[in-house]
Amino acid sequence: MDKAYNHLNSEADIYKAWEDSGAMRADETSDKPPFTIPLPPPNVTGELHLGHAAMLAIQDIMTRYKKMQGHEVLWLPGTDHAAIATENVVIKHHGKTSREQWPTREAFMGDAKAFADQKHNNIVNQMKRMGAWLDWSREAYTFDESRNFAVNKIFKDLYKDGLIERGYRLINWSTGAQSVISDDELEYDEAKEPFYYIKCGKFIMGTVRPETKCANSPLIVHPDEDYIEFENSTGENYIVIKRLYDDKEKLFKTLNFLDRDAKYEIISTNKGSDLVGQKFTAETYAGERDFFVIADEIIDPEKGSGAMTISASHSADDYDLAKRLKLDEFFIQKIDFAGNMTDVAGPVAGMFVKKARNVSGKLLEEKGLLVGKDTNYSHRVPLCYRSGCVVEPMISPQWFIMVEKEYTHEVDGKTTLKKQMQAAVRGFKGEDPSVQIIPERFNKEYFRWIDNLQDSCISRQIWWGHRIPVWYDEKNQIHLAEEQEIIFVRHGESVGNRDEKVQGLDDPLTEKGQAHARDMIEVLKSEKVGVIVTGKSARNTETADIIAAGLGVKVVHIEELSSYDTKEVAGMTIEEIGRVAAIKYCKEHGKGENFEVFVERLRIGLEKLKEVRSNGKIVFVANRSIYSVLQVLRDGGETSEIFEKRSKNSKLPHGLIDRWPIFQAPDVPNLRQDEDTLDTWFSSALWPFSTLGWPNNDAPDLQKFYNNSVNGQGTDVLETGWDILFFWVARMIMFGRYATNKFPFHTVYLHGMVTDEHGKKMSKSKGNGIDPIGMIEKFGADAVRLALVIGSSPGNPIPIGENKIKGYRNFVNKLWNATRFVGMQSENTETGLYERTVPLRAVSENLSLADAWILSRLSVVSTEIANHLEAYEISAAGDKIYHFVWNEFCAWYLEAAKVEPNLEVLRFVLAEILKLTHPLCPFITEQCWQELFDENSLMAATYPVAGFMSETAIENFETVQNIVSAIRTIRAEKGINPKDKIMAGIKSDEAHIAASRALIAALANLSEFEVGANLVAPEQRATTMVDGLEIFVEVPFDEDAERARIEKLKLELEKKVAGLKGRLSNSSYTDKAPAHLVAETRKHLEQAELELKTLS
RNA sequence: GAGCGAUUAGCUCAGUUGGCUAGAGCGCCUGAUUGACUUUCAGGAGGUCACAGGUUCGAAUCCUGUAUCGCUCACCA
Repeated sequence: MDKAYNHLNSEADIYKAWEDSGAMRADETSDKPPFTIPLPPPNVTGELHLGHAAMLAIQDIMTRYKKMQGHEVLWLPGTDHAAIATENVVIKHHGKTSREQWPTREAFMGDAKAFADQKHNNIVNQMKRMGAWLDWSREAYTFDESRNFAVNKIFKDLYKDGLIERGYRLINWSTGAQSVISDDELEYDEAKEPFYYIKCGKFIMGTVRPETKCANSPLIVHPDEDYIEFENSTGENYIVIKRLYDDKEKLFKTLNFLDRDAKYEIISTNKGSDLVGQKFTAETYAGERDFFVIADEIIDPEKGSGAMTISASHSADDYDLAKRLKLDEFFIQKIDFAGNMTDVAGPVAGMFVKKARNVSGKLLEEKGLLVGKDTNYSHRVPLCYRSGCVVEPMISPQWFIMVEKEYTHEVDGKTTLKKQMQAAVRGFKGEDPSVQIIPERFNKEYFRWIDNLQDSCISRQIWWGHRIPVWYDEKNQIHLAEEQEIIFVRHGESVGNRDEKVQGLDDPLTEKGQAHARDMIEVLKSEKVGVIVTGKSARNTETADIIAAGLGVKVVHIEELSSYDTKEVAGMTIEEIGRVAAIKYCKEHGKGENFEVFVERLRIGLEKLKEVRSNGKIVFVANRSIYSVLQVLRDGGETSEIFEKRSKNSKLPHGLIDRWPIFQAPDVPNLRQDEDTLDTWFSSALWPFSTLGWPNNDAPDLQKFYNNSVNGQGTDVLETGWDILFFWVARMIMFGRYATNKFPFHTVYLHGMVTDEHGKKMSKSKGNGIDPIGMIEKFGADAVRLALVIGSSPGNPIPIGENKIKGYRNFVNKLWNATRFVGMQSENTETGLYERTVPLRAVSENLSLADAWILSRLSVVSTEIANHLEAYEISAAGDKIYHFVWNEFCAWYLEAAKVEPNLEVLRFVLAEILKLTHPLCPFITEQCWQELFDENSLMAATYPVAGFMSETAIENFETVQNIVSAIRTIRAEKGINPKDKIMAGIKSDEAHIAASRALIAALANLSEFEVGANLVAPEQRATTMVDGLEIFVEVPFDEDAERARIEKLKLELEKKVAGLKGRLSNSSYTDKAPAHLVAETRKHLEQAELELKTLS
C-alpha cells in the first residue's frame, strides 16, 4: 500500500467494478423490504454542479446505508429533457437565433435529439464520478418512449376528468423565448421608469405604461371617495380624488405640469359612485377613444390621482377586474406576440413596446395630455428566467390544469387536485399527514404556495417537449390521442424453457410449426388484430403470413433481423441473446459490432409501425432475438429476468407474450395535431412512478418499489433542493395522488443551496464558483462528499470551499493510513504478506482495557450513527464517524495497539469502521476493505450493530486518557523536550490504572509510571489532579513556579466548590431538580473538595 | 408591505425534551517529528451564546420586544 492514498488510482476502477458486478441493479423479485429514491433527473445537456453533487452525496448515503441495512434499494437515475432550456441551448449550438430557421419541425427535433444524446453521456459520467450507487439498468429519460406514453396517458385521463382545459386566458408571454412561461419561472428585476399622469377627458390617471393607453376603456374610480372637479389657470377642467386635491403639496408634486401659483376653482364635488355611468370621448396619444366611468374598490385612494383605465389583455390585475365586472369588450390586444404594438396603437403601431413607451410619452407631452411625470419611480418588472427578456402578460389560447375543479377520485371521492395536495402534508380530516417535509418549517412555505395556487398553464410554444396529444379536425373539434396495444408474439420454442432446443415451432414447414401458428390464430382471435408486423427473416415472415391469413389482416415487414444459433446462446438471458443476435446481424451487414445500431434500426421500424393506421391492435410476430431487443427498447435496458419469470408464471396462452401500449393519432381524416408542447414539469411530475412502469399497474417495478409500507405511499424519500419544492415536488404529489392513488413518497428531504465558504451565492460573475469535477480530481470524490454533507443541515445553505474539502481529504488519508497500519500488523513475518480474511466478531476474552474500551465505544458509536442516519441527520452521523475514527481509533487505540497488540480486535474494529464509513466515503472504504479483508464489495456487508459493551471499560479508559493528557500538559508547560523520557507517578492502587502502566508510560513518553496508594513524591516534581487522584511528574525543580501553578489550580477548584455548594444550599434546587442531577452535583462537590484538600 | 429563517470563538458551523466548566473543523500561538499518516503529533490562547425584559431552582435553549443580516412572496393605475 502506498504511503498516501491516491484517489486517482482507484476511484474509476472501483466504480467500474461495482457496475460490472451487477450489484447495483435492484431486484424486483427480492423478498427484502423495498427502499426507493427517485433521483431528481438533471438536465440532459447540463454540467454537474455542486448542487447536483450535494444531491448525489446525500442520496447515495441514504441508498448505501439502507442497502447495508438489508433493504432492497432502488435509486433510480435519469435525465430531464428540460424543454425551454435545452431548446435554447440547441438553437445557440447551431449558431441560430430561432427554431424557425430549421426547415421543418422534424429537422429541429432531430438536431435537438442528437445534441441531447451526445451530451447525455457527459452528465451521466459526471454523476458516476461522485460514486453514486445508481441502478443504471433502469435509467430513464423524461422524454423517452415510456415517459411519453405516461404523459399522454395522464393527459388523457385528466382531460376526461375535466381537469385539463383549453382556453383563452392571461398568461406570461416571454417575447424572447416566444412561449408562455409559468408564474414560477419569473424573475423580478428592479427597474426605474417614469410614472406618467395622463389626462383622460377631465380625469387624471396614472401609469408606467403610457403605450397601453391607446384604446377604449372603462375609467375606474373608488365608489366611496369624493372627487373634485376644478378649473386650472388655462381654463381646463380636471377631476382628481379629494384627498389629493386637499393635500396641495402632494398635488403639485404629483401633477407637476400644473402651475403652482395659479388659482384653482372648485367646480363640483362628487362621490365616486355618483360619477358612474358617465360616458365621454377623450383624446389619447393615438387619437380619440371612448370611455365610461365605473366604480370599484380596487382603487387605492392614497395612491395617485384616484382614477385609472385598464389594459385587460396586458395586466393581471386588469384582467381579473375585467373578468369580474364582465367587461368583455375591453379585452383588446395592444401588443402582439413578437412584443410589438398592434394597430390600435395608431402612431406607434409596429414599434417594440419599449420604444413605443418613450414615443407615446412624447406624443402625450406634445398633445398637452401629460400633466405629471415622476421620474423617480421604480418598480419590479417580471423577466423570463430563461431568456432574460421582459415578460408581457398576454391573452392567448393555452392549456390549463384546473386545480380547484371538483372531480371524483377513486380513493378520495369528490375532491380537487388542490385539496389532495393540501391533504398530503396536512393529512385528510385529522389523519396524520402522509408526506413529511424535512425540515419541517417548509410545511408553511408549501401551504402558502398551495393555498394560493391557481389553475396553471401547461402548454408551451416550443418544439422540444412532449407534444400535446390532441388533434383538431376541420371544425376544430378536439380529438384525443388513441391508446393502442401492440401485442408481441414470440414464437419458435416453448415458452419458459429456454434451455430446450428449438422444437420446430418456428418452422412453418413442419407440422408442429403449423400447429403452433394455428394456436396463435386462436389466441389472437379475441384480440381484434388490425395489422401483423414481422421481421423479414424467412420463418418469421411465413409464420406471420399464416397467422395473417387466418385472421384476415395484412402483414407489414420491418427491417430484416437475423436469428442466432441455439447452441451458442444456451443459458443466456434474453437480453444477452438479443445482444448476440444484434452483433451477428451487424457483422453480417458490415455495421460493426454495435448493438446500438441494431436497436436504432428497430426503433425506426417501430416508428414506421406507429404510422400504420389500423382499427384494431397491432400484432408483432417476433423470434427471441427480436423480442429481446424490443425488451431493451421498451424498458430501457431492463434485463430479461422479469420477463422470464413472467413467462413461466404467466397464465397467458402459449405463444402470447407481452403487450406494449402506444398512443397514436385518432383515426379520423384530416387532423392536425396541436402545435404546442407540454412544459417540462408535466413529465417530471410523473417521475416517481412513470419510471417504474406506470401506467401499467401490474409492472413488477411498480409493485415492488412503489409500494412503501408507510401509510401506503409510493417511494420513500424524495431528496432535492428546496428551491424546487413548488416547481416539482408539489406537482409530483398532485399527479402521484391523482394517478396512482398514493402520495409518491413519505419523506421530502430538502437541502439548501450550495454557497461559497462565506455563505455567498456562487456565481460566474463573482468568480467564487467551484467545479465539483475539478475538486474530485484534486481531492477525491470521498472528500468532496464529506465536505458537502458535514456541517450543513437540511434547508440551510451548504457552505463549501477548498479548505473544507482539503480537511476531509486529510481524513480520508487518515483512514487509509490506519488501514495501512493494521495491514502491517497483519503481515506474515515470513512472507511479508498478510492474509486477506473477513474478520469475525471479535471474541471478548483476553481483552486489555484499551480493547474493551474501543469495542464498547464502537458499539455506542455504531448505534448513534445508525440513529442519526435513520433520522436523516447525515451531518451528525458524519461528524460522529470523523471523530470516532480520528480522535478515538487512531489517536488512542492504534497507539495502544503498539504497546499491547491484539490483532483480532484491531482488524475487527477497522472492518466495522470501514462499514460505518462506507455510505459517506464509498471509494476509500471499498479500497481499504479489499486491500485487507475481502475481495468482494463492502456493499455486500451488513451495517454494524452494537456488540461488546462495558461501561466500566469506557470510564476506566477515560481515566487513563485523562492521566496521559495531564502529564502531557505538564510536560508542555514545563518545556520538557518531547524526546526526553521522565518519571511520573500516581497515588492510587486502582487495578485498571496499574494494569495500564506500560500504556501510560508509552503514551506520555515516560521512563516509568509508578502506581501506588502510598507513593512518595520525588523532591523535584509538579503535581496535578485527575479524577480525584494526585499525579506527580518529575521535572526540573522551580519552587516558585510550582507554587504558582498549585495556587492557580486551587483557585479554580475553590471557585468550582463555591459554585457547587451554592447550588446545593438552594433548597428549591435540591427539591425540584431531578434526583440524579442532585446526586451528581454532590459527587462533583465531594471530588472537588478532595482534590482541594490534597493540594493544600 | 407580509411571511420564514438566522444571529454561539478570527472564519464556517454543532449544541436533541432547559441541567454540571458551551463544543468541532479551519485559522492563530508554542513546541515536536526517521517506523501508519508532515495530508502528522503534543500543548495553548480565544466566547457577556446580537441586545433588553420575562418564565424557571436553573436559559445559548422557552416567551415577549428591539436591532442587524438572509431568503421568499406580494403590491405598485
